[in-house]
Amino acid sequence: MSEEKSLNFIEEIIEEDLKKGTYQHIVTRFPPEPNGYLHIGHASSICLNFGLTQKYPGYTNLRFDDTNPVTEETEYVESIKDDIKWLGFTWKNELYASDYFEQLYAFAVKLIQEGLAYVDDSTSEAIAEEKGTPTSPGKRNAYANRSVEENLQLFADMRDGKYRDGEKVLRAKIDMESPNMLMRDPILYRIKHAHHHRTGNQWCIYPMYDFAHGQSDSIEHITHSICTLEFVPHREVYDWLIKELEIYPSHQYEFARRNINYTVTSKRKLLQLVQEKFVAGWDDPRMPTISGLRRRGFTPESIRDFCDRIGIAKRENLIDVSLLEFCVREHLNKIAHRRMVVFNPVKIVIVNYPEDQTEILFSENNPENPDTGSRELPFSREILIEADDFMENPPKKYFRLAPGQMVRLKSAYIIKCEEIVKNENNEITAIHCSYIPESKSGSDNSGIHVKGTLHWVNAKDAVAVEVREYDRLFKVENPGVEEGDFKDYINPDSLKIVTGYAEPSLLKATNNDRFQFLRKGYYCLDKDSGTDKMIFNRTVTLKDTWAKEAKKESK
RNA sequence: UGCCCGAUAGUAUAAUGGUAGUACGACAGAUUUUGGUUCUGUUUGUCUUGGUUCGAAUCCAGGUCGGGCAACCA
Repeated sequence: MSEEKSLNFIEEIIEEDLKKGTYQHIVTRFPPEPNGYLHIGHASSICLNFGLTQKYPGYTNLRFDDTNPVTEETEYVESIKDDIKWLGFTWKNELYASDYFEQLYAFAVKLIQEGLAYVDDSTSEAIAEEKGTPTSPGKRNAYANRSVEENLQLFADMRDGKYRDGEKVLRAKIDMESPNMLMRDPILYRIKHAHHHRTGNQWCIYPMYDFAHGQSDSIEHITHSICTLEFVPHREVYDWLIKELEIYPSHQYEFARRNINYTVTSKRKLLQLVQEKFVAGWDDPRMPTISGLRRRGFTPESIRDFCDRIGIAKRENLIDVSLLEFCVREHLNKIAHRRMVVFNPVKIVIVNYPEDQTEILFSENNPENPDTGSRELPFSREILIEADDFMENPPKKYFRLAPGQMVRLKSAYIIKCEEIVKNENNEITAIHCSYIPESKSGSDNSGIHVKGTLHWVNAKDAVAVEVREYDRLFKVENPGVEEGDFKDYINPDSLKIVTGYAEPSLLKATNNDRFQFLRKGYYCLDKDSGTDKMIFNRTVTLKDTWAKEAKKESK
């Protein structure tokens, strides 16, 4: 049915490996450090890693890269698991780099025995100094000449807590003159007398990324270890360690991190936004975190579709957030039930409608899917419409209500504007209209055709709700690369709180419902809602071609 | 004055020596009881200079531009 989608470069590598018989099945892993919440960039990596093993035989592990006890917390572990599950993926094994601490220690001992690692007593300043610069080679110090026996003893003492933080490190003995800075005798272990979220106080030495990641991959027999481009220079260390340790040869492949405009996706920056209260928390609906997007009303389907559409490659990128918006609109259009909510009301009095009468009308829940049925709408003499939907002196091509003009009220009647009622300040207080009884939706035999259809609510039954309208968090496309502090570019108007007047059926809304407020956008109930007050988040607006047209006119 | 990546419409991504395509956007039109949706059409691109070749986005060489590398972070 659908024609074959072309492969990305990693899929090509995998198909080649499978064809050659290098592997019968593949193993990938998603390796977050539990030091923050997952964001949309991680979603890309999750979709890639888990997607690969859905497409090809194999499985994906979830492995927490928890080798730095001072930044990591169990709270983050839980949120990460929740987010992956919510996105719709299932891992084969839940693993932790900290599970391998004993094994990793044994690897280090082996390296020492081979004469490929040594304990260095230098200060971090001295080590940095001796490392040289990208353009000049480094110089090995005298500690590198220690005997195997001495190194073994010293390393054991490090583990036993005989030294303070920073007193000693274990280094690999590779090549201080390598053009690759990372190969200049990289640090393998450092001393940290700190509490670890899983191993507690069992350890006071912790492996560095370079000594933990590749080795963990190897222990798990990861076939394709996929990471982002900034790790390219680490690959040489990764391969060196696997070779010298003579362990399972996992391979690292790198792709470009996905960046999205008008936001930041760096855990450090996101943490600042939270800590300095620029947002209400990690799950603030303006945040690009998975939990923020979830609260905002995004669906897992739409996020997966987005990741799919942007694909993966090796060049830098800045993806337009409008593509994400397109994806969520497309999905929500199919599943969201329609409701009518008036935000900035003006009262309509239907002068020829009986004063004490209320009739029940019906409106479809979703025209895209007739199976979803319809809901009841009370209708009577006084209703509310959007103030924007009326103009005393309308421009050309204005299809809404204006003096003498006719419009249809969605799922109700055609009305005609007869008279504007104003107060002493010349403000409109009500609009008097007449209605055409024969034009009732579903049984219209009036023969009248109008251009405009408006949403409305019955004044008597309207329910006031709070609506939170979100805009982009930053004023500039790429706040991360702008001069100065990225927080200087925060959009002060990223949250607007307004009151909406909703049709009564919205009272039945629950947390998992998604709604389209007719002619407005997509909304969902926020967790801050209480029994006394309903709060809705605007996920995204509807496309508004009239707004664009009107803007053009005014120029 | 090093090493390593990368460069295809506005954005993202294909074409793997043989017609530069797709999606989003933009523009125009049709449909529509949402100025939504849907449908149709149009628009715009291979960083540069050479070379190899019947033929180059693709291979080679030089250049330009962008990014990364000198945490006891990951």
